[in-house]
Amino acid sequence: MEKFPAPSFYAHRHNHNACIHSALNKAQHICAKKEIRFTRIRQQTLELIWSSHKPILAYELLRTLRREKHNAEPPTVYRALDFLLENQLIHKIESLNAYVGCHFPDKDHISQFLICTGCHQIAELEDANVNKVITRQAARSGFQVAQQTVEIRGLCPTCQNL
Amino acid sequence: MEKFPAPSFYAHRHNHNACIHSALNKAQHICAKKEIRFTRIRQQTLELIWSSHKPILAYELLRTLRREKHNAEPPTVYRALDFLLENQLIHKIESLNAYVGCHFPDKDHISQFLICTGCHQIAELEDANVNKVITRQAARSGFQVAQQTVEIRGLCPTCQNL
DNA sequence: TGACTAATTGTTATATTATAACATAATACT
DNA sequence: AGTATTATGTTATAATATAACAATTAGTCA
Ligand SMILES: [Zn+2]
Ligand SMILES: [Zn+2]
Ligand SMILES: [Zn+2]
Ligand SMILES: [Zn+2]
Repeated sequence: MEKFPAPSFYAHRHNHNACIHSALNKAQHICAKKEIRFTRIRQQTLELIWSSHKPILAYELLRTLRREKHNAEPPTVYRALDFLLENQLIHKIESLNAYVGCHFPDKDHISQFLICTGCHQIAELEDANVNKVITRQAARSGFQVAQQTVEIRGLCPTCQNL
Repeated sequence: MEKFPAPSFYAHRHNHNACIHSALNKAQHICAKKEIRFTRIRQQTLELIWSSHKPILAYELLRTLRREKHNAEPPTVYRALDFLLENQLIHKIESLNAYVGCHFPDKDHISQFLICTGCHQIAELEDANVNKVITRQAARSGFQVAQQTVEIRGLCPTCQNL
């Protein structure tokens, strides 16, 4: 495997419009395939979540959504979030009560999050080793793993040099 | 290492008073050593948190605390929680917004939590392998780890057989 | 097409989790 | 005792999330 920083931490220099469009396109296809409805509100919400690689709070989302959709209320946002979460188009960062776009929406996966406390950006890893060790060590306690929350705080490559 | 379930999952059959007293005693000593004040409110709060191996919500804590302390208000609880968290006497389970007693308060440690979705009990692991793999895989992205949240949901040995 | 059904969104209210701000009290230090 | 520091009391409010029911929209099919 390559030893370059995960793509997300290139965010300073990359063409982020490509990220957004790619995410929306993938979502479009996934929903079509699953025959579920990727409505306007859901699209707008996903697009806002992808507006950066930083996790976004539900009420930030609401404030922004209201610029286009004057009558938006909390349930509007939470329903869209629920839909996007259920379909693995986004993830919730539990330790921040915030939401980020999923980098592998077309793939069943177990991910880990690197959260930079410098620039507040997030990278999503999908590391088989981490998953394997967790599952194995839990099994040593006789525990059967169903789901994992792995959120790692620290400094991204860029922020280490600041 | 032994391959028995972690102590916490013995909760059905164990002498839980021993857990409570041990936790309070350790806390007492740790606070004395650090020359920080283990006040009545902090003791009561820690004792309530240790009343089971299930994570407890801040407002549950408040309701219970009020039985002894009629004028308790949210800041009372949150201040006690802050103190206990800062001194590693308890942990917050981020995915539940709930709090559990720490099993290794006298030791600097990085822990992982096994959360049983059957009986809602929690076990705290302090597994060097998990920590090591996470740190190593993060480093492959150039990421410097400062802190970890690892919360694993699934079924404990007992609940697998129900 | 138009009636029927299911899914989505609108709307109001409220529950739950957590903190701000300032007053008072208890403790530690000289 | 007098002062500084830490802890607690008290009131208000911020931030996160859901319940409940009404209205609308989209899909189904006679
Ligand atoms: Zn991007
Ligand atoms: Zn950074
Ligand atoms: Zn611990
Ligand atoms: Zn169990």
